[in-house]
Amino acid sequence: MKLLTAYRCLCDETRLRMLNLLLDGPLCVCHFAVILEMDQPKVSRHLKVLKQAGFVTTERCYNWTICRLSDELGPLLEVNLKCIRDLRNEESFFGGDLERRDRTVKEITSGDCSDLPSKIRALCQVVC
Amino acid sequence: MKLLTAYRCLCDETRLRMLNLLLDGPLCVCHFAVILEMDQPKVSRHLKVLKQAGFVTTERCYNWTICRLSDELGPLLEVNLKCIRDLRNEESFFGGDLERRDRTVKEITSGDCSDLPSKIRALCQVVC
DNA sequence: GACAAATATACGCCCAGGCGAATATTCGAT
DNA sequence: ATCGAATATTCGCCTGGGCGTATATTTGTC
Repeated sequence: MKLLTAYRCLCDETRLRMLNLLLDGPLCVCHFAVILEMDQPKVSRHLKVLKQAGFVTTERCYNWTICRLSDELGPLLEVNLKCIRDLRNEESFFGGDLERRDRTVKEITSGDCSDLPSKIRALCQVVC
Repeated sequence: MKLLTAYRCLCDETRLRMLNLLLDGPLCVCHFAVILEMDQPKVSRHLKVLKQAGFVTTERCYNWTICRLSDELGPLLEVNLKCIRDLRNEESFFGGDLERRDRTVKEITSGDCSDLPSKIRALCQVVC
């Protein structure tokens, strides 16, 4: 079942975009929603598929869910993540995602976080 | 469009089985039908997808269509063919295919071909 | 506990794509 | 031209999976 679950996971545009974003570092669900310009339930649903296929692990921090690429990807997943990165600039549907990612992350870091609990500030450092 | 077409092609069990068989050498449509134990229109339909994704090329010889892996696979396709081969023994749905392939090819070569035109005999050498 | 923010799930709807069956097409032999 | 074998295509049906919407759940603060 490994091959089919991996490929079934990879044959969706939204999930490819999410993996492409995660190649540059962790993100939480609400960031995905902003960057991908789609509503949050959609992001959550695709995230679930990415987790079940073994691409992504999540960690709950405050009430945010931090997503990162799994550190125990098998050869199949690892190789295909490399493919995504290599073809990053040849796929039109990735267009603008990385720029929006940078802008969104910048907004998080530049904002005044002094009134936020320490956990959130720690989270900012994780994400950024 | 390269990533999506490739993964959409790979996320079907029948097409994975066909690619796995082609890793051991060319086959024609009627052989696929026997080995995979499915009817010929189904094989033809999946073959079409494999061709459009760039995995397979076909060559018409006599009234047989010889299928082989493309010799100009890009990195994406090549890498995933390697994955299929590496996971060949861990996927249950491949079970028996290679054995049936050997048996089918053996029947072709062992049969008396003396009454067939020279093109078919040449074809036997290609396939076997 | 009450509330708000972030996230996850449930529900119906709809469409892409796989299927079997029937038919069309190609190709060589006669 | 006609036939038969191999292959390709078409058709209608049906299921899986993505979608938007609404709702439930989690989490921390007050």
